[in-house]
Amino acid sequence: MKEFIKVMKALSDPNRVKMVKMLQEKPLCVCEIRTCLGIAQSTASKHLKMLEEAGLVRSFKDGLWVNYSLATGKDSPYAANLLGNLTHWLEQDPEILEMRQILPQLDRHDIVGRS
Amino acid sequence: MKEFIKVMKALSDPNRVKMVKMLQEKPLCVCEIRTCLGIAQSTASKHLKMLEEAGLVRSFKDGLWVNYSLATGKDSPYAANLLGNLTHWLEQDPEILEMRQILPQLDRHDIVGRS
DNA sequence: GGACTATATTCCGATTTAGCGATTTAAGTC
DNA sequence: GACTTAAATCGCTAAATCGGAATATAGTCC
Repeated sequence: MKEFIKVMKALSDPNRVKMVKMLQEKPLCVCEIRTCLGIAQSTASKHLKMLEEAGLVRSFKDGLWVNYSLATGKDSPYAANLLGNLTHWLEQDPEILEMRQILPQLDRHDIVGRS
Repeated sequence: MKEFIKVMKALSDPNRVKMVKMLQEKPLCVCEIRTCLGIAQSTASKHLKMLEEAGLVRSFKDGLWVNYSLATGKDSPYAANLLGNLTHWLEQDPEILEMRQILPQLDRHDIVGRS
């Protein structure tokens, strides 16, 4: 039950859902994610931690950066299922479409508001 | 997005998940649900309203009672999918098993703590 | 009508959550 | 070593959420 609740809670915030949809495109570092969403770095980091603990994303260091990508789902059947459905869910959502427009313009080497 | 979030939020509370699992057995009235979960009537009513607004359950009056049952899911593809998965998810969860033991002993005409 | 009952709604305290700024940690460069 | 940078963590505030008691509403029965 706790595991299930964790996944549901993780996906019950718009910014976290956007993060998952964002990572469907490609792995991203925290500063790219936070810039795309227009939120503080600490906030983005906290959200990503929650997603990771729910088994929805995973992270690996690349030098100074931490790259986040979608999890395989093998840690949690609930996460696996939701991740699968989210590949087609919300594809036409206005907020997601807008986010997808901003995304390709971002370059991690060129983030202004750094941190 | 809002519709998706509503479904996720509705299913991110253990008592509400239990309600859904409970209603998989048969339609139930508020007093049966609240007794089975051991929560106040107002609390149960509030939870059920949230589930209903997410398209997960529906209600119909039967005289003085209000019976709740699982929704068909045709209002929301997200609700439909989650309801489908929840027919097999958490079947062996300790909390659900315990709830399933209490459930058949309840009779709406014989609830002590009434309201 | 009045008494009773199941549910819904309102109100209020306690807890949780989202957000930010400041600080700390970890890794890279010099 | 000192400096820089990306990310994590801490401290805090505002808002949302969960819970129950009290009240309001709606239906039944006399």
